[in-house]
Amino acid sequence: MKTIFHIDMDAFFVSVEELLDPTLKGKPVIVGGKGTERGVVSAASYEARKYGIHSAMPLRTAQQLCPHAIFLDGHMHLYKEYSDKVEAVLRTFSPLVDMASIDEAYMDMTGCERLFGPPLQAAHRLHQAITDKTGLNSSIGISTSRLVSKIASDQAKRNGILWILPGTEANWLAPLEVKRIPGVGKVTEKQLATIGIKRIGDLAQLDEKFLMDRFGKLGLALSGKAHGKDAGGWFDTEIGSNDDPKSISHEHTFNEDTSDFTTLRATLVRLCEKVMKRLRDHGLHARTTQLKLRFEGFETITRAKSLADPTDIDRDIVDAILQLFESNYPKGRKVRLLGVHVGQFTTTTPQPNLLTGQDDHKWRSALKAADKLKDKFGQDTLHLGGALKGIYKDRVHEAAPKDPIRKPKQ
DNA sequence: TCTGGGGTCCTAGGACCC
DNA sequence: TCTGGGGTCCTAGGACCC
Repeated sequence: MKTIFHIDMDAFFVSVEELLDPTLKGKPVIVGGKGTERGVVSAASYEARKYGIHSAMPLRTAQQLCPHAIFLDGHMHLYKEYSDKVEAVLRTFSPLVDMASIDEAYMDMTGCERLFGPPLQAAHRLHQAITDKTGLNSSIGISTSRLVSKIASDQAKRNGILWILPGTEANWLAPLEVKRIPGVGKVTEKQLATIGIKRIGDLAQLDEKFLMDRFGKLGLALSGKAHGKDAGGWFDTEIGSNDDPKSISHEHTFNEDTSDFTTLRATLVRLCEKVMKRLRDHGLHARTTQLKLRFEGFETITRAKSLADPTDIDRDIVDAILQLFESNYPKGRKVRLLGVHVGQFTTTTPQPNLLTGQDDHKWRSALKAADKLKDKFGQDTLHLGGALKGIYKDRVHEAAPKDPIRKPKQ
């Protein structure tokens, strides 16, 4: 029998902002951008939530609901620092830690009784340690599975601890709405509602085979989850086996839709550079690359291409992406968003290309030097020559200083 | 109320091979 | 000549999470 903790930071981004500026406390604060901009709410203070504001809501909507709210751009690097601090505290309690996102983690606390006492006592000590070391509030769920602990930490909000005793999981879950189950969103919730399933208890009554026939793999997982088990998907994976990413991507939404070819090309090059820098930081090579185009009106397409050999060199991906772009972009059509995505990773060093006789070695050492500069002075330090003209143009003609992709580093 | 950015996983069709 | 069935890779799209 395992003892799993799920730790979830309370209003994380907003709470970090309050540490920086204590006068924000008790006020309606929204992190995500200005209330007049394109974008959505990343985090809302509890005061702001009283107005019906929640994460993923368009900023413009939030501003209508609460015109006097304080809108902040946010400081991602700072949130990451605090996230690392939290992780460090967790690791003083158990080596088996999975950061599931920037503000939540799973811990395997099985067998830690001798060190920290029974689960509830250990949780209180952990909770206090997080507050002492970071000044931040959190909520903790405890149970025998990741799934139940996750739902429990949600019910424990805010700044609380909830322990679901072994053997009582299904009973405790039964009265909760199905949308409490991670993986059940709007669509699945609606589909379940059409067959009269509203609560987790209703789901638990259903035959596993029935759910499987109706919802495929998702149905099978749902059946297990309704009984409090880590059934299928990543819930089933061991805590502490956090490996390399499976994909890396960057995308950019323009503050105003544009059909300017130079701007579009330059943006793509810069997105490629950011993606490849991170790929090299992980020591990985990518085999597939994908272009994402979102047009005026939100219609979105993706176009992918698999390369003959995995690569970690900017030029290879830039070539592929620009080729995809030029053969799929209807000239003149207004673009809302561009995205670059790489996947199918390998860690092996690719063979030198004997057929074309090209020597990647020079490129690689040049990129290495460039990466070092970027680490020191920021991503905007260096760009492929071809992008420069476009970036320059972009800066001169568009007077939107907030576009994060061309926001100069301080 | 006009919809960010970074991810994961699943499905489904077509190509291609045996 | 009017057509099987499996396996795998590739691609496009979508649900979902924070």
